[in-house]
Amino acid sequence: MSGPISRRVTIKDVAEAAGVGVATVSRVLSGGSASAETRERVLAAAARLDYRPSALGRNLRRQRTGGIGLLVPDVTDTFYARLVDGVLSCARSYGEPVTVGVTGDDPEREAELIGTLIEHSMDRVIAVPSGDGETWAPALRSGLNLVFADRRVRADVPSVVADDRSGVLTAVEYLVGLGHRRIAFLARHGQSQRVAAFTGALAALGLPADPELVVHARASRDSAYAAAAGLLQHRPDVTAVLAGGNVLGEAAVLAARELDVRIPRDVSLVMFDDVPWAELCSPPLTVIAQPAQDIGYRAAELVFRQGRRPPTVTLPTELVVRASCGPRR
Amino acid sequence: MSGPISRRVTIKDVAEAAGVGVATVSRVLSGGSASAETRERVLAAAARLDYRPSALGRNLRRQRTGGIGLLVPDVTDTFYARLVDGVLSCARSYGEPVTVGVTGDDPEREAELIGTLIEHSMDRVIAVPSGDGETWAPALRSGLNLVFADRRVRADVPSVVADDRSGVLTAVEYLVGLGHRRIAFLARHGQSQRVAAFTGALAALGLPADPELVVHARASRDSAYAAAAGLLQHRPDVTAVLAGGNVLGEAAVLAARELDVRIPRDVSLVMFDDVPWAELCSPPLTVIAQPAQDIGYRAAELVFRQGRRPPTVTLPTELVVRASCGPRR
DNA sequence: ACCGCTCATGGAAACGATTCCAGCAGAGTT
DNA sequence: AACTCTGCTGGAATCGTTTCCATGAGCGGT
Repeated sequence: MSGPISRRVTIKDVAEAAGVGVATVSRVLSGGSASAETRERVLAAAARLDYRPSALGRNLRRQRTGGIGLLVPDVTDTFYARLVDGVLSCARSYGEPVTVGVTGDDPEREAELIGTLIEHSMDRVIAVPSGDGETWAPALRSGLNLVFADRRVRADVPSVVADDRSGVLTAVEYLVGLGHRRIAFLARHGQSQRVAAFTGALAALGLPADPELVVHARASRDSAYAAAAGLLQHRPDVTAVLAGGNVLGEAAVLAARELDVRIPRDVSLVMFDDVPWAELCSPPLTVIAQPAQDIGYRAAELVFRQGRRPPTVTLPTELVVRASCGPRR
Repeated sequence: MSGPISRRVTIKDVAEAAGVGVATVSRVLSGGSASAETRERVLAAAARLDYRPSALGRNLRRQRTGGIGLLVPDVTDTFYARLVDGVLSCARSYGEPVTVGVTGDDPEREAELIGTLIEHSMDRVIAVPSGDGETWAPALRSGLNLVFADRRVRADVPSVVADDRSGVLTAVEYLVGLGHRRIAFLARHGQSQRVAAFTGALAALGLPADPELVVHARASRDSAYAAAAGLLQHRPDVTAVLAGGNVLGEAAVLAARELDVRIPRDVSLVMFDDVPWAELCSPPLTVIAQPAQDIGYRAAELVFRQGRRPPTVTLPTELVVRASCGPRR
């Protein structure tokens, strides 16, 4: 056959082989009008040469990269991994490649990645925003087609999020129904939505608000553990804990075990996000399931169909009762 | 300031603003030679206009996309998620974007993705290959710079893998030391390396080979569960199970629970891959830890430094003993 | 028979960068 | 003083595609 490394087959080669002009080849291949005979000749030539149009040339001309950019805090976190999977599976049906970046929940790193994105003329981006969304202002001004997932931090950007309010409310109602009065919320920094939902739920159910019962941690496992251990140690009066995410839940289980606090005898635990290990855990964890994959998929749909877009899509959550909650001790 | 959507700033604008030619701007920005005064003028103009070179233009000219492609079977699997994280973190230090694709362990889907990759002129690719590697032949011929991770299926492609042989051997030795004689291996299709290591280890330790004791499953959770349940049900004589991956291990735990087989009383379990939930599981799982993130990182290093490359990098595994193994019942 | 309309077609411009090449100025050498 | 050498500089070609526009053929209507 050909040598070990062969020059790329270009549209010019196809045109020559088919005995037509390059313009005609381009038209045929992108579904423009052409006579049946010409079309056949071009198609045959393209197939014979195994021609693949260069995305580079096309994108330069079209002034946009087909693919989409995806920024998440951490692919290692099962929740975001599923979100990524959702985006990928939607993008696949459009045949578009997805460029993934990890922000580590750090606005500075996020800004850096945004820079790379626009350098590559990515005009479609899905992101789990890290900070207050201010980082995105310049990109937005340059006409970027952006969708936020999981968090809603700007009113001018369409967002796909889980229904935090109802999720938190259901969980708190459930715990209150079991007799709990002092319920703590283990939150990651930036989960203002959920914190607000939490204090709102407490108020709605006539429980006293104690600002010290919402504990904040950074996104890392270490920080989560420290927060959970601190809470469990210094507030023996809390009888139930709501963890704002799966790493926080994991940390709570680990800390409880270390401090010899029994779940659910000593303290009840509800965790945000249903991950596979929630069922394997001892005890199996009661969770607020979020449609992580769906969030990604819907966000991708939004970014593709860029017609008039609803400002926010809210997806339902579901309380999955297992064995990590008991009556107030 | 400017309007809501502003035209992109090109090298031509910078040249004009600095009163020099485009060639000079390009040289200054890519570190070529220029007089100190010119350099300063150009840099100032570029900064003032907030100029960012278009990767599209550059790549078209250079005939290659800077970024790297990454193909994994499933981002939802913690092991691959960590591998992806490793690649991403290495790529970040080079400032290169990473395009991720999910193959679902399906050679056909893989071939499709390879097509997309070369369409986008990605000349650097890291992949966890799905089939026998035959899919890659055409891409390789076109001069693709490819590195395999986690699996080694072609001798002509540099690969980064965990030390399966020693990992399996250590685990089998450990189980045999506990008195086990009938040990089964739950394998995913395509894990021929590990299966070979397993039968090799049995032979080395003088145990009889029973081909029915290696059970195969596809990559899905359902298939894994079916395989695990089948094994546990039909072979009550096996006293220990080695699971070839974390989804297989998860399936084994679930199936055992369902069938009321106690771990480790009735059957001992060792799982490949140390995932966060292994410790949270009941009982905590003894695992063969693989340096997933490192595998990704090293693979990325290899694909960047494309100097003379060692054919295979083998990374060590470690047996982490927890509580899922006991003496033979 | 002529006009005008539609339609297929190919040449050429454009996208934004890199890089070859030639020109030119200034310094150093004989 | 002429010549060479070095080093900076800008014009122009190039990468592979899409798309604008002009051309020409075919054809139906009056």
